[in-house]
Amino acid sequence: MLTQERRNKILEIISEKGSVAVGELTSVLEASEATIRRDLLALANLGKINKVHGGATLPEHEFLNKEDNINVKVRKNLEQKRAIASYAASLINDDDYVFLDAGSTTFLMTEYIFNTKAVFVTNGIAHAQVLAQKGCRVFILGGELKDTTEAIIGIVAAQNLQKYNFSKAFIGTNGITEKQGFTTTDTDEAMIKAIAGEHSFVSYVLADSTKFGIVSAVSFKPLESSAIICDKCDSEEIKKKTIVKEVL
Amino acid sequence: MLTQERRNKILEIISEKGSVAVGELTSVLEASEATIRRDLLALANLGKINKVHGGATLPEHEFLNKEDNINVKVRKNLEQKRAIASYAASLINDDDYVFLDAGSTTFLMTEYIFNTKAVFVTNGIAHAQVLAQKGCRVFILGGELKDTTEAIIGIVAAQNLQKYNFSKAFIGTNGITEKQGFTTTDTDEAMIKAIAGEHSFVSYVLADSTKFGIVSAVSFKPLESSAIICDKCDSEEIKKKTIVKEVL
DNA sequence: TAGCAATTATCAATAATTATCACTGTTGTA
DNA sequence: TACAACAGTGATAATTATTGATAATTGCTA
Repeated sequence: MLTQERRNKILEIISEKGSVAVGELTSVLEASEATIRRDLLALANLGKINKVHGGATLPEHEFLNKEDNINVKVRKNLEQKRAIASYAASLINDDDYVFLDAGSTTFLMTEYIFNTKAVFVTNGIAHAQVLAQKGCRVFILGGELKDTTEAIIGIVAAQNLQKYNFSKAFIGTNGITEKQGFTTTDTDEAMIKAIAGEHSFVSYVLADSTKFGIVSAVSFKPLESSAIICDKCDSEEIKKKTIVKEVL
Repeated sequence: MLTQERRNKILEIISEKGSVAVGELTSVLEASEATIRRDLLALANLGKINKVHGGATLPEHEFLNKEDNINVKVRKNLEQKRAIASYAASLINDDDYVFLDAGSTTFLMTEYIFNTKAVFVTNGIAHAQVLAQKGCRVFILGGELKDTTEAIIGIVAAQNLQKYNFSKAFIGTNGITEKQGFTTTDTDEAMIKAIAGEHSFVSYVLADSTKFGIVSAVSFKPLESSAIICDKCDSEEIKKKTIVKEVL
């Protein structure tokens, strides 16, 4: 039997039964233990199986759950972000219809939201999960889940978003400058942020101080269209153009 | 029996019964007390169980995240579900536009889906995350995330679903009988399942053999409208009425 | 507190794994 | 053809992991 053939059979057997012992494979495939072991090693290195003492099992996908992913980003400038998130969360009232953007700072807001009757719409999966767990009414924006499994973006999401009208929108950003306004890395993301802003009575952009002076690829909003919630803002020009709330 | 296999069975037993005694496990799994104790210790260290004097219980997680939740359900009738899921996944071709229902058996399908060009729409968050991680194109159905943070259901989800037309839909069920057809516990869920079926060229209902003869609160589909993929089906009447694929 | 069951700690036996080495058959080259 | 280089295989011995049994300790219940 060809090596490849044998390895395919091993995969097949593991798929069907979920796990298999080395001894079982030697007798079914009529190969020596050494050969089977070598096969298992090769398959395990390719990530196709999970090698365990005595045999092999299906690989358990590490589901990175969303929070782990996000937590990495959250750690940067944590203190500032906490202050920003906490203040932003305090703006939410029971009668609000809130858009909550995907992203790490807005995610921190979910820690400061309790017992509210407000209704949330979000394109962040982690955001939705946490809020739902806290008993909030949460709607997830429909649309495409891109390779990063954190945010729902794209055309379909944009269309869905058009249907909503929010009283408040909380939006993240990558950069803020006087000229280019609010910018982000990706057109799909920008589209969502722009539409959310347009469809909200008030919109707040959350930004720690490192975001000022940075220009990312795509502008999604002119400066004057949103209030900014930040830890501190050194630019008098920006302060002249729009409302800036400094929380530190 | 593989160590891992034995530990999975322990988890299965605990999630079904809520707790278990050491002595019970030694006789069911035919292992010595020492081995069982070592297993319990290992599982407790992973936080999968709560070790108590005399045995073990379900851990009181404050938050079980989605995957844990689903994994508990997945463990029941695992072997049958695997066979069902594996067969169902094999039906997906590159040119398919697939609806994947939320639920534990359909979730297992994601383990058997590789390198496909098929496009998926799902109302299960975990399902979407895993498929996206595998590089599939995945759309999440927009709508309300109910207290269980696992599935997107409700009116908005139903409306969104209306827009799609699938080539294949894979749907879970709580019960199957000749008279009431396919039934589930909740009207919101039933609505999604019904619409998905109507908007798909072919629909498959996935059910392990324990579902036959069970009637849940809400019918979402007559028997003859779907093919059934199951481990085995003893009812000749059901087989007369619709296509039944027995995978074991 | 006594009595009993359950737990932990330890050790020997067993099973599985790894690391080598020798054998086979294939390929390319002189 | 003869030969070397090589990949794949099987066998063996040394190492390591897992297991079951036992004794010592701990925790429960009356």
